[in-house]
Amino acid sequence: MNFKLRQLEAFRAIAQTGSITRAATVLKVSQPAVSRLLSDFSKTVDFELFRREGGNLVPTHEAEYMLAETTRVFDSLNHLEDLRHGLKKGTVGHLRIACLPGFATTHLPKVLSDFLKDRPQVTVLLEPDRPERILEWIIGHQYDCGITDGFGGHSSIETENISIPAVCIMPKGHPLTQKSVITPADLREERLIHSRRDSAFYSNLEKAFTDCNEKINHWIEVRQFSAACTIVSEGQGVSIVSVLDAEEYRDQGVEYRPFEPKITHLLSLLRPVTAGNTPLVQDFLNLFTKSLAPFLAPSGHGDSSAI
Amino acid sequence: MNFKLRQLEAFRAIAQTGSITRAATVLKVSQPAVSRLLSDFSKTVDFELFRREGGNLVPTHEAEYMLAETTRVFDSLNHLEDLRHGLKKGTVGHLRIACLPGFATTHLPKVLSDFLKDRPQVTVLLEPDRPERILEWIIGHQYDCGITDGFGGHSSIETENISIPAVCIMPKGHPLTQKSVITPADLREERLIHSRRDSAFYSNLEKAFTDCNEKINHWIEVRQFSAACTIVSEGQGVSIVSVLDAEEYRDQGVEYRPFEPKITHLLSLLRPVTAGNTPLVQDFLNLFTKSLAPFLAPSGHGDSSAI
DNA sequence: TGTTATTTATAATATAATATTATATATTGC
DNA sequence: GCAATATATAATATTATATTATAAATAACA
Repeated sequence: MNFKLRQLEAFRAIAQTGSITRAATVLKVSQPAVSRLLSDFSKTVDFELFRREGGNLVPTHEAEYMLAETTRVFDSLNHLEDLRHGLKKGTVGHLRIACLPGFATTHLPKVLSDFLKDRPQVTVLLEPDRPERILEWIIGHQYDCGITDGFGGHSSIETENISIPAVCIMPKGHPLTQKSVITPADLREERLIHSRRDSAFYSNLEKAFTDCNEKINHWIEVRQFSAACTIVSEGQGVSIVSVLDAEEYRDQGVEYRPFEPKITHLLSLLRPVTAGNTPLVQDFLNLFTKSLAPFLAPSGHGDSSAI
Repeated sequence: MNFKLRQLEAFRAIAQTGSITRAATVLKVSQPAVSRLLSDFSKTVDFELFRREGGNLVPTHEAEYMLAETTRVFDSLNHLEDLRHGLKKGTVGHLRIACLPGFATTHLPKVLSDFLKDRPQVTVLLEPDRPERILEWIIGHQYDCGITDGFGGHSSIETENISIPAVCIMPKGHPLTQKSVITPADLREERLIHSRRDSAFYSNLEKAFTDCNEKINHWIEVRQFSAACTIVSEGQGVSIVSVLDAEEYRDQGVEYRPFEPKITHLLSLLRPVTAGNTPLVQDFLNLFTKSLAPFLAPSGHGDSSAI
């Protein structure tokens, strides 16, 4: 037994209009077409559907039951179409983001809450992990996009690299806050908190010092910028970190100033190369990129969101 | 935008089997047919539905959403088919019965409860009214069947007449209970409760007395047999009533005996002549007719359900 | 890597569903 | 019963869906 959608449409239209001719008008087809659809439908359901009453076709008792359920069929089809539309527009869906642990707490939460504000039917999974795992997961399609740093590229991953300026952070009221720009020479007597020596960012930092004929005054080595920020916020040491993290700690006892020579932290946005138009992912990455704009200006203290 | 059921079927089968070839096997069509269905469906939804992973087609994120809703479409179609089947078999539906007030409380309730026992998805509307109204309602399709008495027939009503034997009822322990058959002569000294003089049944009764050269000893005239039964159950008078009513009052202080010469009460089962196979109505009327069988035997005290 | 086996897409075409127009038949309203 | 209207049927066109045959793409593997 197999109902044809077209027959159900005709059945409904006839019941609603009370006549085959009027149903044909509603369905925008000829009267014989509807006559035929009803006749075929009648044959498959195998009981009387309408009786003549005055000039009208009145659904039988059985037909009334069928109509109620038929309505549900069309409702579910309409839902399907609404869903399709939402998915196409990116207003419905699920976004799986893999990121470095640092981003799970820094900057990204603000962007995400902004993103979800206009998208009540979108859900998000945010998974922080090590860079190598992020790559694996993107390639294996476990995640829709990734946020990592200094990524070299991969044939099945689409990458966008963004250079985030690094700044010097210091405890609030520290003597260095007198200066508007910090250089390696200024840090000669300061105990420096810096990233791990095997990181790309550390290489940049070391080169900056070397170029100025200065040497880093090693004190504490951390994996995440946020750790450096926390220590500085306790009033201990200074550090060179991404302006994103510096900004995050600005109202927690940390001040920051531009660092010269300019060095940057390379942020990488990743997504699988399949690139089947997934506007949800695209929209999110666009918003994320846009959110970085205020920090990319080579000058300024990054106080875009302050008084 | 118009989804084709066939495309949805193919979409689902591909998602379930992970391959177009296997989906074709499941759907029992050739592989190119499914390939084409998916291609067309893809075009209408306008985003990627599957990606290749190993040897398998894996639904995209968006496709997963679509699948969930697609399942609902098929569920509703299955419901519709189940409903159709139930309506066809008479296990689902609504039965509207119009009957004389007497039947609403006598005999019919037992039959109905029996009928509904096996049919949990059937509902009933029982409307007692005057005979003329019952006819109108049957003709106007407000009701699916009617139970009345002595109906002459009508071109748009299908009628089945059943003669129900009449019996003589008397209070428990009454001297007449000594007799195994009651005749008009036995009632010469008894105060008789009988139906209205304009009823067909009264004519039969009167003829029975006349044929025996007896006269009715008028006492009370009632509209319904049940009224006569009630009065007798209070210990007053005797009456000639349908065995159905007599049986109903058997455990309420009423006894009954066959009446000779035999007279009958003509019960009429009605339904609209449209006769679109409505098994629900047919089944009910069949059961009702069957329920009368024990009372139709010309002999016996009607004690089929007693010790 | 090539090479083979398997899967999917495309092309040409047949069949079934669904539409059309023209017209016969049934129903309704006097 | 007759005119007006509604529905069914017939002949036929169009579209959806199927087929077979075959090319192209992908996976499996020495």
